[in-house]
Amino acid sequence: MEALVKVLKNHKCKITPQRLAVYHVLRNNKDHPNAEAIFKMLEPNYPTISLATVYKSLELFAELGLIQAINLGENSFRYDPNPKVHPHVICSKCNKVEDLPEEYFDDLKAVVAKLVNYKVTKQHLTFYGICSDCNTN
Amino acid sequence: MEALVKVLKNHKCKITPQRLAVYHVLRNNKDHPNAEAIFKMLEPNYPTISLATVYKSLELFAELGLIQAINLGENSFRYDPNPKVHPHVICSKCNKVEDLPEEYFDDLKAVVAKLVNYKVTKQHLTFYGICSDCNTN
DNA sequence: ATACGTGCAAAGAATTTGCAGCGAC
DNA sequence: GTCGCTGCAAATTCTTTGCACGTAT
Repeated sequence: MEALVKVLKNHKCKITPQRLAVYHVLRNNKDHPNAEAIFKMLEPNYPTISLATVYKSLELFAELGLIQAINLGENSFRYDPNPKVHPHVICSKCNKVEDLPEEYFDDLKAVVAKLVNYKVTKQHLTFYGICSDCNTN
Repeated sequence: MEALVKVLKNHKCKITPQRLAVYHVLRNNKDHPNAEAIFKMLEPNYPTISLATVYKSLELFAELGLIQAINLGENSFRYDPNPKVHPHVICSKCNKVEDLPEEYFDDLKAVVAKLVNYKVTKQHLTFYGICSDCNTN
């Protein structure tokens, strides 16, 4: 609840019901929703909120390092309440996105740096497969 | 030159100057261009070609397994003359995209499968950094 | 000769922007 | 009271589609 308020205050951004709502919906959701999905989740309680406001809020939070926008090769961005870049697995059947711990993949940057002589700063790792739920059904 | 002609014939698709041109421009380019860039490269020699034709050709080639569309989190798709999914490094300064050999990253699927109990089928690995050219300048 | 492909312009989808009025400070 | 924020609608950007005409087979 309160990291958001603190950070907004520090940056002299107003604390509005819409911003609180967008942040909390994302926080309490494990699916890595896109802007449209967040908008739909908010509509029942905030019938006048607009999609533009959702986008503006998400953009602000990403700038402030509170969340991150992720691109999984779909047509729209998904949003992740964890601002740290980390690997994801996406189920090709139900489209659920799960997080993976970074530490298993830390040595890859060095492998790449050696292969191509780049100063590697970031890695985006996305795995696709069938989750255990979808696999048994 | 000729894998294209053979595959088009096999699928009873017409061999048009536009299709040949789109394919060759992509083949002879190392930057992993997007549709707009391909269109611009073609314009001098094909002043009447349209962007829609470029898109339609690229879509056809991708369906036929001749090339692949890749999404690196930018606003537009890039196209890769290599149809096999493989890792990429992108230079954050000059936006050049280079290929990486898959074999160094083959064991990752098993790591993920163990971590989350997915049947992992595909991995999209993209690394970001500064290339040696940009680093020295 | 007969589809199929081209190229224009218009449609679509996701996201961004302009701006008048409102509300947090 | 001020100025940033909201929410509407319009603009933008990338991509796709519809359709009349041209062209590869």
